Amino acid sequence: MSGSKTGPLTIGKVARRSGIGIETVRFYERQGLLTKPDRTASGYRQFNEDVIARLQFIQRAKELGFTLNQIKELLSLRVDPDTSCNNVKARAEAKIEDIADKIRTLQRMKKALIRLTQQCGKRGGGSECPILDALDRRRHNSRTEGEHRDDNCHNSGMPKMRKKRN
Amino acid sequence: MSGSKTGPLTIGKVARRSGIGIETVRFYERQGLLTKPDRTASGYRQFNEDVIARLQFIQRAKELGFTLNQIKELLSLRVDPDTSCNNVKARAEAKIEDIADKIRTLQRMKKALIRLTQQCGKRGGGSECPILDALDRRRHNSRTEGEHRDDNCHNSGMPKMRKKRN
DNA sequence: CTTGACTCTGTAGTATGGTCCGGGGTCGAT
DNA sequence: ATCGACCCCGGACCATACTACAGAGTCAAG
Repeated sequence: MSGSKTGPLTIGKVARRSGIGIETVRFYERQGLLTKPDRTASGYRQFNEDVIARLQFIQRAKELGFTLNQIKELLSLRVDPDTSCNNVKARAEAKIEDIADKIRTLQRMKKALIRLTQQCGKRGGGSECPILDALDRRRHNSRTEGEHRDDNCHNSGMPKMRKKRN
Repeated sequence: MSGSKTGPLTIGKVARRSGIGIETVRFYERQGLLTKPDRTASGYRQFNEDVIARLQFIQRAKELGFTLNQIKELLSLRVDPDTSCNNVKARAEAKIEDIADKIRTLQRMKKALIRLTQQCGKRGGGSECPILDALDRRRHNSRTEGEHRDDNCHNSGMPKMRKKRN
């Protein structure tokens, strides 16, 4: 250790070291993404070192499409006396599935882009919009027309609907 | 083939089949994410089938943290007469890097969560916030205190700054 | 003890990405 | 012809995630 003369972590230092604006740090605190820091007698915030990793995590997670609320949940996933193991485990497993899904889609997108750069060398005229292939990987949906799992079917007990035009 | 009686794709059908609101489809059109559809004599939009894949791609990409503008770029990555191969290739490669980076971070997050579910069985009291480990993978930054690549150093030719307190 | 960098709170404004009318025209079954 | 489902457009409104003041107090070097 021997933290040099780092001194207490004021909000300004936290902001500079994490690369996030002061206002934003305060904002995250208000939103409950940061645990309320201690205060000096005069009201200045005193953060612990770990808030910096937390802020960086938040940044990264945002780039990955998580909302602040989802990030809050991710950050609250921990095993502690107040939370049952099974509870945490279930929530974590749901997140893992989410994430695995994102990874799969990203990998397909990446593959599609790589294919694009490769076909680049040879004759022009590949797919019209190659990246869309990223989501195809077989159109086994079948449900391409007729009934799309909603209204207009089996209207039971309704006054007298005239029939949807579509 | 033999498109059944699907009829021309009105905005309502597009919306239902892609699971996106009508207003949102119009919004994406305004934002230039969809090519302007043909119109009937009376002004009704007539979409082609492929707009549905496009809309689903947009949805998915949004969940992955891409902004509408980034998505527009992704959709415009194609090899055609108007765009030089090298141009496309360079842009695509940049995207590939972005994506690879996202994948790496997601994989670390996933790993951290898996570790969490595992340590769940055994003794309580693991890391305080396990998911943060997802970003650590060694703190080789060194730059943990002192000078953070900005102001206050080497003030050359300035009137007489009194020195930043921090 | 002055001064300037820094902090506080609270409120307002911005950008992005939709979402919701209202007023009006269109289409097709009855 | 009429009625209800659909469509059009323009503009207002909303949630999320910041970002920017304003006004006032704090801290420490000079």
